[in-house]
Amino acid sequence: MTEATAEQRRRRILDAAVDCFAERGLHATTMQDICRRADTSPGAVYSWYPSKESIIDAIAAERHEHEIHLLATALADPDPRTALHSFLDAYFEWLSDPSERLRRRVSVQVWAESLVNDRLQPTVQEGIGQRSLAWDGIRAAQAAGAVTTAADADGMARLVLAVLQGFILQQAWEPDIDIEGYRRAANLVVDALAPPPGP
Amino acid sequence: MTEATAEQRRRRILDAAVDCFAERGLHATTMQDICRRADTSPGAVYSWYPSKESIIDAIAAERHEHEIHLLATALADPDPRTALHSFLDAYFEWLSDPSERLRRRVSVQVWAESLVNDRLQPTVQEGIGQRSLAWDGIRAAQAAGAVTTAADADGMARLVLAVLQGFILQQAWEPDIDIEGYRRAANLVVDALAPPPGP
Amino acid sequence: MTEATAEQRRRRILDAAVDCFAERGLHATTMQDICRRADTSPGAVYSWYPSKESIIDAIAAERHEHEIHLLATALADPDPRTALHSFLDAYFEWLSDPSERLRRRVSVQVWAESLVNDRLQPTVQEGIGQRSLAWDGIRAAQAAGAVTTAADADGMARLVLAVLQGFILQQAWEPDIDIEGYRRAANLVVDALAPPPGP
Amino acid sequence: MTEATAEQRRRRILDAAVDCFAERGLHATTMQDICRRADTSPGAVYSWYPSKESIIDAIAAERHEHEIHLLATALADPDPRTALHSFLDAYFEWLSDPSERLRRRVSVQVWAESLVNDRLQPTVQEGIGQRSLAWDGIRAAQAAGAVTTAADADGMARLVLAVLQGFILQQAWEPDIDIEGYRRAANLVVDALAPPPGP
DNA sequence: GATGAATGAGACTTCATTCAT
DNA sequence: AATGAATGAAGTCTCATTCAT
Repeated sequence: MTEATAEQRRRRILDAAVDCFAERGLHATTMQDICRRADTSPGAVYSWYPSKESIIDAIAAERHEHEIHLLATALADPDPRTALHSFLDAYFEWLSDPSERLRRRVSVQVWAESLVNDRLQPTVQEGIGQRSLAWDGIRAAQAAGAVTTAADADGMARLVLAVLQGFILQQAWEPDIDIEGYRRAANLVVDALAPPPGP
Repeated sequence: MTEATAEQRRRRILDAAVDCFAERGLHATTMQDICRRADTSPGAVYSWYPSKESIIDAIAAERHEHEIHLLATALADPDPRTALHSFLDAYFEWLSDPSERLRRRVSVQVWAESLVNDRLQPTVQEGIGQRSLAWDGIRAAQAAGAVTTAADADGMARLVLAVLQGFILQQAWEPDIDIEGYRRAANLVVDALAPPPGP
Repeated sequence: MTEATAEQRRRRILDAAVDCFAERGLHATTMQDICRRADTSPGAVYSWYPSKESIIDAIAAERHEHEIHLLATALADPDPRTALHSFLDAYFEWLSDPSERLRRRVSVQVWAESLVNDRLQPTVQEGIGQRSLAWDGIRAAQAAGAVTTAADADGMARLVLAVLQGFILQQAWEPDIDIEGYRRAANLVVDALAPPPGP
Repeated sequence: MTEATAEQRRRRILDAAVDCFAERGLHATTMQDICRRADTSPGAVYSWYPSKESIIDAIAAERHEHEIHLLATALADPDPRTALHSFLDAYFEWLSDPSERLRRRVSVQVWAESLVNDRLQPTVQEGIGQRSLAWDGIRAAQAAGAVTTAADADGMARLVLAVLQGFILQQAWEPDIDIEGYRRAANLVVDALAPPPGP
C-alpha cells in the first residue's frame, strides 16, 4: 500500500470524523457513526487510528498546524506596519471559507475538551504558541513605532486572538453571521493598535 | 420542606456539579461524581433535577442570567458615552473574581455543548440576547455621537462580546493570565470605538 | 446493606462464575453468561467485582485459601508419622466431594492462566506456599525418623503435591474416575516415603 | 511445491505458535502474533491451517504422539521389571530438555482447553490412551511378580502419569525447579510399586 | 501461493436512571 | 424525602477470518 493510498484512507476517516463531530459533538459521536460516514468498518478505522481519542488529536493537530501557518505567514511580512493587517486578512479569508465551517465548529469542541484533557493541552493551548508568535510580531511593530505602546504586547496579542476566537464561537452559533460587518469592526481594533500611516 | 431548604438543596447540587464539570468536563462527569461531591445520593439529586441534562441547563441558565444582568446594568447608564466602559469594568470585575473561575471553565464547555444540543441553544446563544442588548446600547451611543459609525453597531457589539469570550477561553487555558494587561488592551478597543470625551 | 447480604451477592456471582468457567472455560465465558447464571445484570456484577479478571482472582484466592487450610490443618498433627497420611486423607475427602467438582475443573484452567498472567502467579503458584508447608512437614518427619532420607524433602514435597495435582487433572478429564483405586495407589507412595510404624 | 517445503512451512508456523502460546497463552495469542513470529502473513498461515483452532489441534496432536511414543518405547522393554524405570528415565530426559520447555508450558494450556473443548478431548485426554498403555504394562509386570498387587493396575497407572503431569505443571511454574531431586523422589515411588530385584 | 487491508460480530465495561426500602 | 443497589442499553475496541491484488 502506497503512502498516497494510506493518506487517502486517513483523510477519509478524518473528514468523516469532522462531519460527525460537528454534527453531534465529540462525545455523542460514536465510532460507528464515523465508520458509517467514512463508509468503512471499525477494524479499518482502528488500523489507522488506535483510538477515538487519537482521531480527535489528529484533527486538533491539523487545525493547530493550520493556524500556526496562517500566523507565521502573515508575520513573515517584512513591514511590521502591515503584518497585523495581513494576518487578519488571511484569517478572515479562512473564516469566510464555507467548506471549513464544520472544522471551525469542531474547534470549539476541542477547546472545551482541552480544558479537561491533558492530552490536548500541548496542541490546543499552543494557541499559546500562536500568541507568542503574535507577541513577537507586535513587539517588533512597537519597536518600529507601528504599534501603540499604550498597552503591552502580551495583552494586545491576546486581544487579537480573542477577537478571532470569539468570532469563531459566534459564527459556530450563527452560521449566517455577517462576516464583513465583523471584519470592519475588527479592523477598527487593529487600526487602534496599529494606526495606519497618516497622510 | 420550606422553599429555603429546597433552594439550599438545589444550590448544593449545582455547586457540586460545577466543580465536577470544571474538573472533568460535562461528559466525563458522572452523576455519581456529582452525588459524591454534593454528599448526597442519586435519588436525592433526581428529586430536584430530572436528568443530568437539566443540571447542565440550570447551570447554563444561571450563567446566562448573570451575563444579561451585567449588561443590562451597564447599559442602564444614562450616558451612552460611558455605558460601554461601565460594562467592561463590571465584566472584568467578574473575570477577576477567583471564586467564579470554575464557573467560567464550565461556560466554555457549555458553549461547545450548545453547538450540538438544540436544548441549550436558546439559553446559551442568547448571547444573541446579549448582543441585541449591546447592539441597542451601541446604536444609542452612535446616535449620541459617542461611538464611531465607521462600523455598524452589530459588528461592534459582536466585537465587544468576542473580546470577552476570547478572554474567558484564554483564562480557562491559563489561569494565571495577566488580567490587567488584557484589560488595558481591551480598553484601547473600546476607546477606538467610543473615544473618551476630549478636553 | 448488611455485610451478610453483600457476602451473599458475592457468593452468588462467584458460584455462577464457577459454573460458567467450568463449563465453557475462562475465556469463552462472557460476563453476560455469568450475569445470566447469577440472574443479575452486568452493572450489579461490576458493583461487586471491578472486572472479569477480578472474579477469576477471587475464585483462585478462595481455592488457594482452601488448600492452604487443608495442608496446615493436616500438618498441625503433632505426630510427624501420621501427618502426611492425615493430609492425604483430608485432600481425598475433598476430591471425593462431588459438589466441588466444578471448582476443581476451574482450578485446572486457573493453572493454565497463571502461566501467562503475572497477576495470578502469587496466588496460584503459591502452591509454592503449599510446597513450603509440605516441605516443613516432611523435614520434621525426616528428623523424627518417620520419613526416608533417600530423597530430599523438597523433591518429596513436590511429589506429594504432584500426585494430587495430576489427579485433579485426570478427574477433570474423567469425572467417573475411580477415586478409591487411585487413593490406594497414592497411599503406597506415602507408605514408601513414610513407612507406617512396624510391629 | 514439494512436500518438504510444505512441511517446512507448517513447521515454521507451528513453532511460532508454540512460542506465542507459551508466552501469552492460547487465547491471548492472536493470529497476527503468530504471523509476526513466523514472519509470514495471515493468508499464508490460513493456506496451511484452516483456523487457529486447527493450529492448537496440531500442536496437541504432535505432543500426544510424542508421549505415546515415549510410553510405547519404554513398554517395549521385554523385562517388565525394568519397563517402568525405562519409561521414567525417558520421560525425565524429555523433561530435562530445555528446548522443549515452551512445549511443556503449552501442554498445560492445552490441558485446560481440552476441558472445555470437545474437539481436543480425543487427542489430549487420550492421556487415556497413555494410561491404557501404562495399564497394560503394569498388569504385565504384576503378572510377572515385578509390581505389587497392593493396588490395582489402573490406579497405579494413573499415579505414575500424575507424578509426571504434576511435575510438568510445577516446572512450568518454576522453570528452575530441581529436576534431579524430583526424579529421586519419583524413583522412590516406582521402587515402591516395582521393587528392584533384591540381591 | 502469498499478501495484508478490510470485515464485522461480539467482548468488556460504564453510567444515567429507577424504585424498593 | 432520601437511599443506593440494581438495571440494561450502548460505547469502545479486538481479532479470527476473507479475498482482491
